[in-house]
Amino acid sequence: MAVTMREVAQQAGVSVATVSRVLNASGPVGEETRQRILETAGRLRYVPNGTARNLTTSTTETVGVLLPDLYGDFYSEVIRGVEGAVRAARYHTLLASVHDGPGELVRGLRTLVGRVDGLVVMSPDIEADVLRANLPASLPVVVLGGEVAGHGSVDIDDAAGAAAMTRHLAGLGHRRIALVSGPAPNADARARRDGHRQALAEAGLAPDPALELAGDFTEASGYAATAAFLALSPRPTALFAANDAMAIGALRGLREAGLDVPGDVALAGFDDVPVARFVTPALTTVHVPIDEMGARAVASVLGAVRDPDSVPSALTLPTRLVVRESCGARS
Amino acid sequence: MAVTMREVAQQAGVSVATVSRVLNASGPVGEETRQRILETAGRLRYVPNGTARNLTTSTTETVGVLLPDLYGDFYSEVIRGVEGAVRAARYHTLLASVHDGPGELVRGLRTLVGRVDGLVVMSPDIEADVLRANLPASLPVVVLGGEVAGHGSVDIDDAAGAAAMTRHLAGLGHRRIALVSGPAPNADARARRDGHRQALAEAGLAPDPALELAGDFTEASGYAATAAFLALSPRPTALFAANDAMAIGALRGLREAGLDVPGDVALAGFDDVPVARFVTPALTTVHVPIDEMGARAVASVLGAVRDPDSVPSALTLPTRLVVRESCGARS
DNA sequence: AGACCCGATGTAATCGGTTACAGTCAGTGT
DNA sequence: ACACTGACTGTAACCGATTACATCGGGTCT
Repeated sequence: MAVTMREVAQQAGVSVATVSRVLNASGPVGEETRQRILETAGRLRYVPNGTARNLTTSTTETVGVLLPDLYGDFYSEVIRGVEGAVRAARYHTLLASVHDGPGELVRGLRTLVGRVDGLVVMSPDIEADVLRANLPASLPVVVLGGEVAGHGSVDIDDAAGAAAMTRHLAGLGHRRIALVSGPAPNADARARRDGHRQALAEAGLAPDPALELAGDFTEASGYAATAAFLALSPRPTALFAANDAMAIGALRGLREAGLDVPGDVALAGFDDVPVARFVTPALTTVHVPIDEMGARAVASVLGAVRDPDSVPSALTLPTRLVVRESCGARS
Repeated sequence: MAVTMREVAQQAGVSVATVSRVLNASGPVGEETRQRILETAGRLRYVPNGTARNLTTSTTETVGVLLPDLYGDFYSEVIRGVEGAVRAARYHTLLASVHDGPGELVRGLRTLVGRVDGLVVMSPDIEADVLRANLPASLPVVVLGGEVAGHGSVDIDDAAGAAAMTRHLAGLGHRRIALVSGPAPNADARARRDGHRQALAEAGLAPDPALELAGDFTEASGYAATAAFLALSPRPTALFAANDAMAIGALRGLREAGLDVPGDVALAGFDDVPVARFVTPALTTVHVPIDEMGARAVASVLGAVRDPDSVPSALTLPTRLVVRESCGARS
């Protein structure tokens, strides 16, 4: 249907090889011929077919990104980081997203194979076997937020970030610090909880299971957790939500209960999503360099693309404590 | 490098055609042979090459998205809308972003050609010729936020939205309403300004050029505009920023000048970005269904993919006034 | 003058699949 | 016994590019 190189060649009275040479400046061509071909291509509105080019050159100049779901600031941010790095390398981005279910992951992987030179995969629970079975061994893969044997990975130091926050709260004098944790199966949620516990121990505060409230990373669950929080006796003076969404939900819950933040309760989150600085009081949180994760993952993938023998690296990015108003440190 | 179908065929002692038939269930194959091929493919970790399949079937099941830049809530939101719709149709998304410069746009377009079945293009100023010259005539294209002859488009009704807001402010009793407008060349910015002017006229208020402050859609320019705003005499009682980013900048500026919002000045924005509901006071704004734009654009593209003879449609989505606290309507 | 080099161009193989067409073979109806 | 049918499988063309190799002609060097 679309115009092909063959048609251009015929119209210009030359062979396809010559046309190709002109278009890619890949060989000597007489100036007159060159002009004629260019003119013909323009007239016929010829645009080379990317797929065909990919096939012959067996390179796509594309990095595939597989994400579990596209909703939430988190994934937008990842995409931004990835796209920036990809574009800087003059590559392209092929995006695929999958929701729950093992079949979905496989489907997502397979649609990417052959169409990308490397892959950035982010999925709450990826197993090495699934990757192995559905990807050619030669395809560089970097896993985001988790480690998988044999592949590169970029992760954040959840435990250290959570520990820093808990240490900060303890340093402000809080002795009863409640935690709204994330969904149990989630690796990030577990690491944050562990970091929190460890910091408590270091501060000489006995971790108390009663102070660990259940949450699932949604704003609604943060709001719901305030009920449990208020039922605690004596009431903790600080509430640490394992992510910002839950912290914002909790903020609403606390406010509705007539409590002042940070006056009555110090509140902290985790992630530093964009809205964190805009809520009132501005949320003290742990900054997670999400876009940088994406960028690093891309760098790692492209490194492997260029040098297939390079050893996949496992990177752990540090987080940063962001003290704003909700914890009362500056009020 | 990767395992090909040919190798699987050899190992299984059959022809490539049979392998293809098994993998796609596209023809009768003996049960015993079938199992043998499946086993062999699994053992060799064969995964079909997407590019090659695309080439022969001349269909990619992919929708390309061309965006001007990936920063800002706006584009994230577009991507979300697009991805959701694309996934629902069991298609894939190929993302390309371009920054300024005509060469960039052309580059972006060309990387997509042949690799997608349809295209959603969003760029502040696209010209019909550029699209025509760099895309095969047969490729369905839908333009986002602007109209281009011969292509489908999805746009929002900027003028009506701005008019609604200005009408709302006038209805609250404001007689001097300042506008921080967007960059002059931007079509959205112009439409919003025009809607504003028209609503003023309808309300019997003479549009006053002195009340139109320059901005460029950035938060910084909104902040900067407050200086000009404060210099107006008599000071207007309402400030309408042509987008939320500028409104938030202005909010900061007004607060620093010791003015209360909405007590001293009613403030309104446009876009309803996610943070709009979280700033204090919550921002009154015009909701723009960004993700829906993306979804509609995809629907339009896929419609054209399925029926190449369908007439491209020009869709204009309505906006919705969102009254929160910053305009004083509810205080 | 003959060997040689180089620029300009064409021929054809190739990438990894899909698929139209053709062939084989066993079973069936007459 | 013969033509026919249909399930099963293979051969080879094709998708639209890239590119190794071959060809050809004129200019240069000795």
